[in-house]
Amino acid sequence: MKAISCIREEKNQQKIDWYEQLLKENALEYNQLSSIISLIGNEVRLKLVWLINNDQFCVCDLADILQMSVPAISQHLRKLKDIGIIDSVRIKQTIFYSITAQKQSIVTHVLDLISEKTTISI
Amino acid sequence: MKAISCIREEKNQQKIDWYEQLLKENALEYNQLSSIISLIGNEVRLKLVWLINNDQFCVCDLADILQMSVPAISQHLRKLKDIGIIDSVRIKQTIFYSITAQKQSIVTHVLDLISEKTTISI
DNA sequence: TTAATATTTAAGCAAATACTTAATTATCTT
DNA sequence: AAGATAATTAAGTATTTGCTTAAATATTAA
Repeated sequence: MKAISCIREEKNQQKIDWYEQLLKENALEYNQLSSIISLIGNEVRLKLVWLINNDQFCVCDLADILQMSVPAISQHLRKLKDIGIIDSVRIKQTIFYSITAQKQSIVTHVLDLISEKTTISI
Repeated sequence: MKAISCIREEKNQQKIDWYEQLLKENALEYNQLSSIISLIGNEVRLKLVWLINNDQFCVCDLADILQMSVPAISQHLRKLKDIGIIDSVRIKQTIFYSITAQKQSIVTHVLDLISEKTTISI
């Protein structure tokens, strides 16, 4: 789909090339960040991340809290784990989840938006 | 899917009820925030929001920059507009987009994550 | 080792998503 | 009014997503 879409007088090809270049330089960042954001953007996973960030739960706790099936929750947790947002530790038969140190920062930033929701307009 | 999923000794029903209640009290916030986050979480729309936050573009500019078709971009812009993230103004035949004042805060917060990407680990 | 519990994984399916191409709308210029 | 340009909207389709149910895995305890 290589353009030819703009033929207007005011078209600023230099500006277009500049921004195209800028985005390409940060292609990896946009790709990774959008993966994480879209993953957290799911309402169920947003709640899961908030819960796990606040306390320690097993899958069945989370299923009870969100009133969803255990496999459904487990599959959401898998996605969060695959992308490195959460980690798990087994204690006997029970597996508990936590936010990884690596992703704690972005998680905190995103969750801050929830508390801001009461003060700023989202 | 109303539970019966936890039958373990350690199950803390009070804790489960507490968090279930907390989430229900903020149901609207989670719903709205996840809508916005998942929308921005799309890689193309993340770039569009970043671009529009930085400069003034028409649809064909954006299509050129992202090397996508004009209708594809237009449909992304529609979604961003529907949820109130961007607004548009027509100047002659050309329509320009901008971040709405109402959503500027959340947009800034999300875009900050991109710049942090270079300093913190996302 | 056998039964029970906690969790995950797999298979299947309905709904949502993001493109494509074609048609439509709106504006400008002559 | 007619032709050209900018953008949107619509219809169609392939892919992705998020659940369901059923089966598999792992651990514990008798």
